[in-house]
Amino acid sequence: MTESFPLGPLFRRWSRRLALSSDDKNAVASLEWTRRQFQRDAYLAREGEPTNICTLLIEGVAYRQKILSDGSRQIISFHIAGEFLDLQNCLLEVADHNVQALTRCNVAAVPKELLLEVMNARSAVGRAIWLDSLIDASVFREWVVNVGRRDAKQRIAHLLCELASRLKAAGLGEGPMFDFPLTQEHIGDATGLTAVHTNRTLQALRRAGLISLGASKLTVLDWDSLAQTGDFNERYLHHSV
Amino acid sequence: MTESFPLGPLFRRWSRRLALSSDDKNAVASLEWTRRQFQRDAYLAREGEPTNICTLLIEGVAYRQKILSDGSRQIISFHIAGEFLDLQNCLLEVADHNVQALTRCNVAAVPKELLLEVMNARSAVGRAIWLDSLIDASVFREWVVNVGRRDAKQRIAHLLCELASRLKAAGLGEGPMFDFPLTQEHIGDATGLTAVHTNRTLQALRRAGLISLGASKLTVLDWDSLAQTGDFNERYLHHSV
DNA sequence: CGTTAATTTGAGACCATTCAATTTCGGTGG
DNA sequence: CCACCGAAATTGAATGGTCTCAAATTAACG
Repeated sequence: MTESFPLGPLFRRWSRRLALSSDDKNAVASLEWTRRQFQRDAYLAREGEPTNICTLLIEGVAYRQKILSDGSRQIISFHIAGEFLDLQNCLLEVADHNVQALTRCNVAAVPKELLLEVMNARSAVGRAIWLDSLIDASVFREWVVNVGRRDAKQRIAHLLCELASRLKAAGLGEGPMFDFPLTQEHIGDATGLTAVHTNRTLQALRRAGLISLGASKLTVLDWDSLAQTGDFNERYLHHSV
Repeated sequence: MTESFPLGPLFRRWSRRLALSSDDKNAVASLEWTRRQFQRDAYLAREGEPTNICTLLIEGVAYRQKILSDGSRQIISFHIAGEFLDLQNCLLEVADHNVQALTRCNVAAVPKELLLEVMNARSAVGRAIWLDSLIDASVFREWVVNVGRRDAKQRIAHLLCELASRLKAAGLGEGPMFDFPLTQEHIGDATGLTAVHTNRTLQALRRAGLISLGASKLTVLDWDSLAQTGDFNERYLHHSV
């Protein structure tokens, strides 16, 4: 299914927010996409490298991160099927962060010049792609707030709410239960905490009956309490426009 | 001067990164810009409000922030003359954060639809504006890293490096000395620290001979040491493409 | 020159880190 | 199917960076 029409998740996501004609979709679909596979933990892009292509995630989970001079890592965002991993490549010549596969990843890449051409030729596509990058930025802003002003329990609750909300919007997951391949170290690196403290905080969330997490499955047992704990308001995700 | 040609700083900034024809500039300059003044601390935009216009900062310093449910504030970015404050308004219907004047601000606003039209009609303008929003996002990413993985001294050193670097690129400041209207509370809210700890950390930076700060003036006394202290690498600012 | 904002100082409490060591889990080969 | 392995999760105790809450001092402004 994803093999026969790998752009499905992208078009479904776009159509939630704006209207695209079939000509628009065809223009995107007929680009020269190059398919590639990446193993778990593999780097899809590295900071400092020149940018040539834009990458769409077809299957799997990936994340963006920066490594500091002392070796510590900060994760900047997580991405699921149907999302671009590096739209900024279109206009920036050098990558300013790393992109890494969290699970095995299946991607489709296109030369950035070709994507720019389609954006130019079909303004609806141009808007869809700009919108994607604007929503990325909105999520970054919320993450600044999350790591800047929330304590450990709030940060993790907020992150779990975001991921659950996005997975649900993408049609993934069954009810309150989601595939959840992140390790506690990923969660810690995304929230600015250590893996140890992440572990203790997750236990507190479990004890409070808010979530069940394990075996690569996340279940949100009490959405309202989890959202309240994490001070979560999904406005910044701009699920509809 | 800014009164006679208020778009000067914008065009100078754009021309550092890409080439715009005079037709491109004229198209932007002949938009129906509405000039407004805001007093210190005034809100230019509020989270939750519908978006109608895009705002260009002509003079002064402004910042974006979010207020949490417990009343604490996280500053998300600072902006100087020649920068847009809310480009995301073009495609997002509801503001997801607040914009506030740090000093008295002089702005020029334009209906978002008109800006979108120019972007569509003149692809170079479209790219300049998309590029602006992509660099905004790059700065947000770096701020996630800053508040997520650096300690107090590093965070503040990094913030001061960023501001000094951007002010210098904009042609503001004389050598290592810059107008610096931020209070310690602003610095704390931008770095995820309390004003008290910001104060103590600034004293440490002064004692170490890295900066001189006071009377609304920042002087970077030892750029290399300050940059090293803050783990600062200006790549993410994308000063040239 | 008075009044408010901003900065500075002190001491105690707390949240998160550090550094190990241990246990559990998921996958692999015998 | 069980033994084994490395990765991930868990636990403990001590340390430390940052916060909290005041109060005092200094600077900015009309």
